[in-house]
Amino acid sequence: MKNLTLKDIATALDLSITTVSKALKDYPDVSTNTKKKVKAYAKEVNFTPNAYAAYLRTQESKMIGVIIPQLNHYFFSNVLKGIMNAAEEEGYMVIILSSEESYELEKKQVDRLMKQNVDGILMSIADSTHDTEHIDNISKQNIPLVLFDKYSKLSECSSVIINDQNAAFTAVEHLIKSGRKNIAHLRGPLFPQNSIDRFLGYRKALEKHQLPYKKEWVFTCHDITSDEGYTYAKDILDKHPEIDAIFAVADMPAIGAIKYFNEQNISIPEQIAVMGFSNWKISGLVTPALSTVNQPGETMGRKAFELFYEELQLRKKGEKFAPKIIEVETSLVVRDST
Amino acid sequence: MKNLTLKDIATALDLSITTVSKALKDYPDVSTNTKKKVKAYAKEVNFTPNAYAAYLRTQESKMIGVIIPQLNHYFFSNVLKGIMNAAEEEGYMVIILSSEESYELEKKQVDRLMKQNVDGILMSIADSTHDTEHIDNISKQNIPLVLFDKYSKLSECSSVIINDQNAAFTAVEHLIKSGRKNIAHLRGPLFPQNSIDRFLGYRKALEKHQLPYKKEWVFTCHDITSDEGYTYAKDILDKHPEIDAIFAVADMPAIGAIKYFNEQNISIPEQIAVMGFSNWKISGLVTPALSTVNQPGETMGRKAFELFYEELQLRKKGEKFAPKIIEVETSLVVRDST
DNA sequence: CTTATCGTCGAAATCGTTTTCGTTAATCAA
DNA sequence: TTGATTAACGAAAACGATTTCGACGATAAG
Repeated sequence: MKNLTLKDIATALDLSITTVSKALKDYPDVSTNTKKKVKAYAKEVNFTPNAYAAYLRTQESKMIGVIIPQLNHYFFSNVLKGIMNAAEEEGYMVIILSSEESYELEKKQVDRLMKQNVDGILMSIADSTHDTEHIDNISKQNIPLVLFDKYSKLSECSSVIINDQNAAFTAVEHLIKSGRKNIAHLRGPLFPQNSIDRFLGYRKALEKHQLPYKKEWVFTCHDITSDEGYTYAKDILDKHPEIDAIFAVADMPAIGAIKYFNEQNISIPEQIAVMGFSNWKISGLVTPALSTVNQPGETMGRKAFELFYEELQLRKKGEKFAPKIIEVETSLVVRDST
Repeated sequence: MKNLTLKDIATALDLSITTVSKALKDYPDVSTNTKKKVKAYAKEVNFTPNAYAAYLRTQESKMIGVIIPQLNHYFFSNVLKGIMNAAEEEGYMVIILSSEESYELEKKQVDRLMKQNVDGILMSIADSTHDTEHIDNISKQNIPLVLFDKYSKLSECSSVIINDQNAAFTAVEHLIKSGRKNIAHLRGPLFPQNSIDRFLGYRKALEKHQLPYKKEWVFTCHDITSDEGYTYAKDILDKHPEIDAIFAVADMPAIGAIKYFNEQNISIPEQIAVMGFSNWKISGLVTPALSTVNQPGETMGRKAFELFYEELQLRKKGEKFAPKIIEVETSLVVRDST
């Protein structure tokens, strides 16, 4: 009961392997009649050509590799969903690897994917990644590469991103418009572009509305965890009681802050408003429900695959491909915490 | 700059392809000297044999397939982590597919993996799966199969599970010991074994402590969502005000219930206690923090891979393999909601 | 000196597909 | 009738690694 081969079909229909192969791929030098017969039989016995054998000739593995910084992560899981659905539609298998936010591991995973001869790599850069040599190597090896969410301004490749700066700006402006004047920012780590951009959006909003920017109101979350948010909330309450709103780089720190305020019986949003970023499922479930910026992960994943596929088709035709940057729309989700 | 082949090494060292291949695999009929030379050179140029070509001869793809019911799911993400880490250590690549809790899709994904010639399949059965023909087919095709978490009592294959009945029993007993007498159960769907077992554990605990079991205190969550928990919490408050504790089949419904109670200013755990199941990260972040049963996903994933690997080794030796069932330990996590 | 043994190595077949390049027979134009 | 064209099919050579089976020279045994 093992898998059938072209040979099996050939002997069954008294044809050559060549003809069977060509019939299945609609070559013009096979009669319509034989094509019909072959296709019907192939369908009947549920034949699929052996992917590994095919690779050997075509050098196409029909596999793509995806590297994300964290596996257990609402946003990235959504991106994966988008990638996997789009990939399946085009007959691609997906190999998922995680860099665990580690630069070293990220390099290793890139290497594993190249050794596996994937047809393309989609990845989101780890927070700790500070140089892009391993990434540029991918392009040098002539493998299509698409970055998403965490991208690099240095690398010449397609990317699917959101406009972090604008999104952050809108979020902070919403806080301002609801009367907040002393807005703190729980920012992300220093390397990632999106963490930088969200910080810049925060500053821009303050600037536009002539609110003071104070260094000591910016707290850096290195791991973007709820624990960090919890700790900084305590700091804020203890040392900066004048703060009346928090804009966090992500939902997790925001939720950690909410947890601390709840424990201290600080009323949200009356005494202090909290704004997250990403719209994780959990943000609708905490009390009070968290206002945040919706980041459409699934769409981003699908677009990323499409960019890869587009590039691959052009390469096959021998045409040049100019890297594209796709910006996906975000939206403000106002709930009870602001 | 494409990938090197055995041939490249052979010509570089003035040896035959055969000798190079054998040297790398430590065949006894290659001199220690040549082995050293070949290995050194292979390392220098960072050579890895082409996996697809190797497959053609050995029929081993060095890939395993994993099917989970949901991608965006804290517990399953943890399982994946365990699987992927263990797989990497043995040089295996992992192809992850999701059944989206759909029986039809599950069948399709099994088919995709078999066509891909994976060396083994690890899977968790979808809630809607009601027959196991597609699963039994895997074993019939002689592909090692390991089930985890959602398993089937009908299929003859290895499984990694927890003792759902005992775990549920302990959780409910904890509610009873803290003085609760009218305990409701938000149960899971009807097919999955673990949903059944948790329900049985609930009943057993009531029985042991001579508390009445009431049908109308059991509510079925078909999709195991927070929305269902939210809705049932309203039902409970409106129609069964005597209920003083809820044991939910999973964390999500429990959190939905907490949300509703918070909105209604029902104090937890004073007026009503809430117990979840699984220990998702979120359960420590809601207010009040949710008591729950810890389900060690990563360990389960690792064990699942190990079972697969064990079976594969025995099969290669031509020995028989008797399916094993591994039970992983759970633990009660008491927080503020009980 | 002949035969057997051993230690090293390679030629070649194989896995299943793809694709180039013939080959054959039938058809057409002249 | 002859030569050229076309339609339909197959033989065979890749792809890259693995593995069986010899081959060869050198040594040991008789």
